[in-house]
Amino acid sequence: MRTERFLMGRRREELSPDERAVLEGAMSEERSLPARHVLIRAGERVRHSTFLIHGFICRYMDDRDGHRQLVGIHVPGDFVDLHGYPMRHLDHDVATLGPVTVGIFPHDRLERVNVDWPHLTRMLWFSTLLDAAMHREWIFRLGRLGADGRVAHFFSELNARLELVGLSDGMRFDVPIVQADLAEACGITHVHANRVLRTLRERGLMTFAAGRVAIEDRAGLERTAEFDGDYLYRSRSGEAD
Amino acid sequence: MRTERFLMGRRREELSPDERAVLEGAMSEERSLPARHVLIRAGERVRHSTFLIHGFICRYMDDRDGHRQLVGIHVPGDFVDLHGYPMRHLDHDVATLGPVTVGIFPHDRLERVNVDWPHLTRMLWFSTLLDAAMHREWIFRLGRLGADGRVAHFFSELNARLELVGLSDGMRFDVPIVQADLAEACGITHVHANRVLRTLRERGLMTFAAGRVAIEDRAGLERTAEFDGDYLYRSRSGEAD
DNA sequence: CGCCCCATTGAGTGGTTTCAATCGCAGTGG
DNA sequence: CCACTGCGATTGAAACCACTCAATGGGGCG
Repeated sequence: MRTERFLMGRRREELSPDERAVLEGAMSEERSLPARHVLIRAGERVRHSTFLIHGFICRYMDDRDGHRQLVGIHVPGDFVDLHGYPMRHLDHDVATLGPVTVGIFPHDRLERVNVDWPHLTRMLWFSTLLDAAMHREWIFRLGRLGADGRVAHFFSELNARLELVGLSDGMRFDVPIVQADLAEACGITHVHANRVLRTLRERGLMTFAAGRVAIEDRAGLERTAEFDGDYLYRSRSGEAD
Repeated sequence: MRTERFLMGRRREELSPDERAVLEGAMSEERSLPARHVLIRAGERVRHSTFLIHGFICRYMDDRDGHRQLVGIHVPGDFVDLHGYPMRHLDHDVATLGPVTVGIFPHDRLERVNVDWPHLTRMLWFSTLLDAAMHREWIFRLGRLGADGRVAHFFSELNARLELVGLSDGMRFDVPIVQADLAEACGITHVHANRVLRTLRERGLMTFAAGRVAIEDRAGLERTAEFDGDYLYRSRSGEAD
């Protein structure tokens, strides 16, 4: 099952075995892509959606000077651009961070799911709304937090999300980004990102080096981030489903 | 038709007369609410969704000190919390700005739409994804623009959206907010919002006073905002459908 | 070895915040 | 009719956070 991690830790328990099989069957092929590879450009007509099996993918928009703003980051189990199915084209670019494996879901197959499987459709809809909830939290992060809080929030969210899909033990995980990517996600310069990381290290909250995050004081980090993971819509039971 | 403005200027032409009637029929009642009234608190179980017929509504989240961050603003024709249907509860509060009229859509009726009207369901899904696209643009606004650009962007977006539903002529419109609200949307202090408005006025771009926006130089304002309305997914034909 | 990417640090600048005070105006009650 | 009140708008001054510009160092790789 390539879609094993879909909605893992959220409400995947609501999917019947039939629905899970239908979803898996809607995937036409699997692809491997290298790091730093652009999958989709804003405005292109899209005819399939991309499910992330392994690796990390980001979405971003450029400003007038070509500076990037990340608007989302995806971890295994995420549908990266399912919104391309109802929307037909995207308002942002999509690119890999490290090397990835993705599943391709042609929109004509999703169309059949839409017609024949209303409940599964609602779960797919739900998954796109999770992205919207994370967008809102990013708005909060950028609008209300200082640089320390933003970076702490970024890593707190990533930790919680990776925990849901079994890729973080809650204290350490790998993510193939550099300080400049972090800066682009947090709306700060890469120079300042570096200083913030030092501050967080000196405060004994976390370290980040060579793509490896080690959280020393999760409660403290999440306090700095004003992080509350409710917006991730985790199922009551815990991380597994 | 209370839902007359739903998807107006976007892809409403795709809705058949039957579908429009079904949507209208899914509304159980109409309500009028006063200004500055909280409709929904984060975390509450929601059993209906709210369609905005007249007036303005905002969504927001509070930080630790109780300071607000607006994460969205809604204009007539918007489904304010349709995402509450697949999600069951919201991750943010919802409140009116000025006095409003809303339509109530019980989730059990939406459930019937979901099962029996797949294409209409996809259009409803699409409308929630428009919110997500606006969220992304707000992330860009906060992450990459300075205070002048953020305020210019806020008003440029509002102008474009109100134009789509016939509530702006492209140069002037009314919106029942004060400078403090603007500040909460743009992630700046209300003191600075005041200074930014003066700057925009002195540069001959726009004025805002007593809930009335007058755009003097739309191209200049949108340049300051780095605004490009493609993310609003306007239909090719223009504002009407 | 030399190059490039990434990380790191310093110094100076500037945009935004904070704190504080004032002003206009509309609503209220004496 | 007018003082009183409260909210929103406005302005000044000082402090601070983050940015810009600039330079250096480390590590991987051809």
